[in-house]
Amino acid sequence: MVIFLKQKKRRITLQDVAKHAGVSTSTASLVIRNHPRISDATKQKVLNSIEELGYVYDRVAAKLRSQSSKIIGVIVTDISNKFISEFLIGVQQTLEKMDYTVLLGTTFDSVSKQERLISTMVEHRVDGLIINAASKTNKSTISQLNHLELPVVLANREVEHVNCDYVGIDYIKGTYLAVSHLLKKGHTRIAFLGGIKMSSTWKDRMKGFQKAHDNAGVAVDKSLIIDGLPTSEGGVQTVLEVLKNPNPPTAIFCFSDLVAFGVLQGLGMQGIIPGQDIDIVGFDNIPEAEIYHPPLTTVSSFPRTIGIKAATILYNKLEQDDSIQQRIILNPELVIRETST
Amino acid sequence: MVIFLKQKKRRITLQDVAKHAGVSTSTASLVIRNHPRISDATKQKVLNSIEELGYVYDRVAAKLRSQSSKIIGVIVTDISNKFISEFLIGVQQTLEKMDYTVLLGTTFDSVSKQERLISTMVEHRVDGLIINAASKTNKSTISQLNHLELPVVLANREVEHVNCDYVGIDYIKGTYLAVSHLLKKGHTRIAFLGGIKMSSTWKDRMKGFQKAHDNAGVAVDKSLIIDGLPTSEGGVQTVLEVLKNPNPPTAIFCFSDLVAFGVLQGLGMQGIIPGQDIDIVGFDNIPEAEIYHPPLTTVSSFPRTIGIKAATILYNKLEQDDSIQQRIILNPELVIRETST
DNA sequence: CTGAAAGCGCTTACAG
DNA sequence: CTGAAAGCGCTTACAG
Repeated sequence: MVIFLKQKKRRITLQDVAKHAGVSTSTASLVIRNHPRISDATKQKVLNSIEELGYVYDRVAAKLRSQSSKIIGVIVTDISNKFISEFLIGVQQTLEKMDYTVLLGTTFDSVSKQERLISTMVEHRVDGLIINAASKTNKSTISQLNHLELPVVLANREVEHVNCDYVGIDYIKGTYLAVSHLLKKGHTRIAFLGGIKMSSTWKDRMKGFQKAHDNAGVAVDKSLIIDGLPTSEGGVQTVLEVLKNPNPPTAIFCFSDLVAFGVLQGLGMQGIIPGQDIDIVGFDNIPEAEIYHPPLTTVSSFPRTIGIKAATILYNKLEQDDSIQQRIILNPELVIRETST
Repeated sequence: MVIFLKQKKRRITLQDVAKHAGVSTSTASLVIRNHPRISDATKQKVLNSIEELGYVYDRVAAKLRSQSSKIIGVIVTDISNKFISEFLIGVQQTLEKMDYTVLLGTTFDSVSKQERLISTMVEHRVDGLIINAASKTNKSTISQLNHLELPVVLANREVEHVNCDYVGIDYIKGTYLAVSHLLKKGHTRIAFLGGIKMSSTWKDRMKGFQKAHDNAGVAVDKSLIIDGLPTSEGGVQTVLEVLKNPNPPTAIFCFSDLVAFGVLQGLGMQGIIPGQDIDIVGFDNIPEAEIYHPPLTTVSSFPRTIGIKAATILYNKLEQDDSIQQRIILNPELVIRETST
């Protein structure tokens, strides 16, 4: 009697399949990977055996041998932020088509968490990384990856003085568009609320803010610039603070739509009506901006497209040895709605 | 002269570390995994060598040998949905603490995409799966995983007639609370808008909807029940349709907050003022519900807690062989705001 | 507490 | 177009 009881099920391997189909293991391996060199008859035999034995391909063994994991690490600051989740959808949809899977990490803007996530992902032998870097990311974090010769694409936030592909939008231009729109409407006291001063995304917006003012011959009042969390809480806090100014602003440029929602809430608490008493512009054009009441004037930043581009660049680096470094900067668009008509 | 040029860098292995430290490979392996059996002196020697050689642990090799990947597959319907992204944060934070990493897949509610994602994840030898199943998920999808003896936890949506751990909230009770609140206010014509009829989440809400009516002795008018996409677009569509009813509703229960935002938008288009002309209740209590204008009455569904619980159950199944099947149903809470005061 | 050896399940040259 | 054999870098019994 053969003893089956309690015997741990042995995994069906490619060898079993090959034996069952009456071919060599290497042939079976080629069939699995759809190699053109195999005759249709052989292919069919192997596929039948796979079906019959219930064989499950083992990518772990494959990646140990072939040194390619078909996994891409994606590190973001916060998935509950709509801009980021839209970006992630773009990344995922693109990679999926190319048979890559996403290993996800969230840093909540913590540099130490980011370091830990990156090393875990390297240990898992990801084929490449797409990083939406934390605000205070050190350039050494990225240069270490370059040293390991691991392809990396930065997205949304640039890390200064670093040698790396990058996809993002032109925050300077976007802010310039938004602030110029307010200046054209006759505003001369425009606040800039929310966002973290250390981040490249804040600095870029500041440049656009300044440039629009310079162009219009209007001086920037530094007391109207208050940084804070890039969330709706940050919006509430900063707007309440700026309203205490003896000479308060007549318009507000917000770091993001999320911040703008907080700003609108803060204004509501003070009985100030946006679009009437004060003009508000956001940044990102997340779907909620349109259905918010009142609908928010904002700058479109196409996060999904950024995700698609980032994934495509990485893919080209992996499969086509496309080593030319790229910097793709998408053009933003101003969308005028009721908060600043 | 030694030829270094163009020579592909050989990977530093644990053997190199062991040789460098003057110990055996097995000892080095134990040091890496923090085995208590190793003396402090030996440990220090090995750690120094790791540092010096710049050794990177290879989890791929480790998992081929040890049959444990330290990767959990997480499959969700849509990360850009706030409920889902909050859920994911809960899952991620919990797993990360336990040294597991998340392989992410998004189905967009497509069953075939879900099937493909699951098999890719199985090929990557995930240690377990957390699945926020697509609406029309077939029970065979889950039973196949049970057959592979892969631990699975379902979250948010139950798959009928299936043998599996589950974490979700009590949608029946949540809807009962919301609809009873409207009935107590004297409404007798309450619409139920949005959500897909096939899904367990819709069916449960329907049960709660019916039960609240039965309790109040009010008949349900089927012409006020219109299903649709669980998005704000779905909300706009279904509210415009229900308003065409010769005898329109005086209150609306929405499948989710997202649907409610669409409903509010649709009402705005018709000049109907929520909280005044008509009462609205949502479901989920996403952060935007509070800062929306007007703030939305809704049911709190604690997605982050669901994520934490799901990850914890899975962890216990993996590490403690905790094979008792669990069904955790969280209690929802009604949050009354301006759309129904 | 440590060492020598086998093996996880593939892919990859190489030879035919 | 196919086969036999080595090897990816770990962990795991087993022996000491």
